[in-house]
Amino acid sequence: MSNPTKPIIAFDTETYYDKDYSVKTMGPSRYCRDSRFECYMVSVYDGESAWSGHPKDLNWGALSGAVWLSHNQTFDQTVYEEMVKRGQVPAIQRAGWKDTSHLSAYLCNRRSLKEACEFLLGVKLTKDVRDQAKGKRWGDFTSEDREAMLNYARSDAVHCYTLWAKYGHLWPEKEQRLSEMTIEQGMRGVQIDTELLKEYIVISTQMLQKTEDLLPWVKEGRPPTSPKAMAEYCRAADIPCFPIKSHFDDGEARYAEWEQAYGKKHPWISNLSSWRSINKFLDSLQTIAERVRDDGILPFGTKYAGAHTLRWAGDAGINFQNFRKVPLFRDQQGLLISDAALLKEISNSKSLPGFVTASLDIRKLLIPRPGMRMVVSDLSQIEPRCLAKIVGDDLMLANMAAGYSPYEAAARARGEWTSPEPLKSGDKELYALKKAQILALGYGAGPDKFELMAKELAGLDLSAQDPEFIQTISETGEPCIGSDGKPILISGKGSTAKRIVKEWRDANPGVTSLWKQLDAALKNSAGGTFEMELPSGRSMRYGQVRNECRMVRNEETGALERRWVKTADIGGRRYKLYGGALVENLIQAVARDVFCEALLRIEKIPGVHILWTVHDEVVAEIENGVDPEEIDRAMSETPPWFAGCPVSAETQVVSHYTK
DNA sequence: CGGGATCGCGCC
DNA sequence: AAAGGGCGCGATCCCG
Repeated sequence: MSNPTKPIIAFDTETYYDKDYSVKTMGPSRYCRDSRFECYMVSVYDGESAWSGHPKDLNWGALSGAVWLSHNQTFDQTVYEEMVKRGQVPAIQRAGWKDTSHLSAYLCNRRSLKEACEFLLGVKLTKDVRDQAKGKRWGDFTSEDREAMLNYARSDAVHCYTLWAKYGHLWPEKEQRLSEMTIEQGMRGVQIDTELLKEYIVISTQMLQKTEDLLPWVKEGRPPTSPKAMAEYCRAADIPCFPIKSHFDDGEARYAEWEQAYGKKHPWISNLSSWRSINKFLDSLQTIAERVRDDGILPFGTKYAGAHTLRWAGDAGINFQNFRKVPLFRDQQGLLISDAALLKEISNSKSLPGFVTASLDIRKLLIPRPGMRMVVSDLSQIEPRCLAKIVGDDLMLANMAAGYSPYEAAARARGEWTSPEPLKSGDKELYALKKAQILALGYGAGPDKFELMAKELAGLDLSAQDPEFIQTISETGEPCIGSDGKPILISGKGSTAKRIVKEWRDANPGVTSLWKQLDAALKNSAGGTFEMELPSGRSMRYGQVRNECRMVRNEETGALERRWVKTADIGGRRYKLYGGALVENLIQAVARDVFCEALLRIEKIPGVHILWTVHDEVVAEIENGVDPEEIDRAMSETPPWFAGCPVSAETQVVSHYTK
């Protein structure tokens, strides 16, 4: 906990909102700058007495020098600063400001005050009073409404305070700092190239319109992506209905196949996907345009501990963690280029080919402030490095410590590559194979999934079957021997992937035994909580573990079968879990903790301002005279609690966000 | 009219 | 027995 001698005060605000004017759609900054903005109530609680009322009536001096607490600090701080700016309330010195929604997210993966209070305090809250305030200004409240609202606001402040009083000591100082940094980053914002933004909006609006004109059902007044309309058009054209991507592991491939087969004759098929991509793109642009301030700064938010691994997540309308990497390219007809061969040609050529009439790169909009430089630095293959350390794969670790990437380290550890030449240039195919294995197989993927991931991650086509594998299925030509002592014969479709998966599992007993170990430990936790302690010292918890019997349809026979599965509660929702998934959670969480240590170091470098983060990537702007190498060094350091895990980073100075 | 569920599209 | 996982948001449909 921060200095206990300092007074602690919970601080909550209530503001006007309605259907068209809300924080949810506008984000706190834009919401508070609006002419409709009105904060008609604040509530405070200092552990002894609670007060609520109009901000003009609060004894603000009493809050001076205290540590303030809010549940969703960014909102309350933005409201408070807006009132100061408007001269409605005085500027008060504080000893700190803590966000109890972050505390709760850290402790139990619950963010809202309602869920936090229910889980941590055993108190059921109702937001009825708040919901009734929709569309009402202070003058519109009846005296009864006002009384209810005052009570409601006081109780929120009390709950916020109680969360801190009971649980604040369980939130490590470092995590509190990370929470604070997250809020600072979002409120400080990023510079936007507003001229380019305008240009992009014009072009993508035209592209969307042109694309929409080619969706025949839109003329009939149907929505552009109406699944019902699409199905009707398939039926009328006498072609099979489109496959639903999420219904199959290879749904993406099935859809591509369907589009390939019928897209030529029915142009609306590819225009539909184009419409979705352009629409999403344009929506991001419009959100940026609505929220950017007159000085060209865009405030934004990211969620501290947004995932149960405690990784950050996107927040509030514009997600800084999923800006598309490949630009949208426009063709001579003014439509989106979606043909795979053309896209490949574009990416392979140094300058834009003549058939491209516009290139829209959303990342180009995010630029450093005047006089600053932007730096992008990311941890190199952090998850496989963490996995090797966790399972104690000393050979891998030694090779990585010698400077090899995990992909090359794995090849060298098995003696598959011994030349002094780098694997990446020396044997492209082996490099791709090792990359696919490292990225895909650590968390339990089977052959079918591996075949898909190998294609996606390393461009490997494993669909061809090699009759050799029937007889000689190991690298040495020896048949692999199963647990029953008999050779394992592999043949038929998917034989290549099957062989590779098996070989990898045989060569990585540390990983497979960790799957089994965690799977067994989870099973043994049935009826209680399963907990994994992480090297950094924190724990991941899975509540109310159960072994459940579920009826599952057999893919091949179509018959319903009983399957025992293990499930547990994460943040109030039930998930199916198994060894591979737990290892994945574990490694993702460990990698996040490694990244956090780097962030805390970077943040201390004078003249460096972290802008935002994307899981293993930090985007910062640096003042004149700062050496970007300092950021690279801060990123490449192994945390003291993870000695022996070689950490490496890649850092570049850029004129706009890119990767 | 709003919430829930589902699907698609982005990212690591 | 086998099984990669983690996010957010817009569009649509359905239901109360």
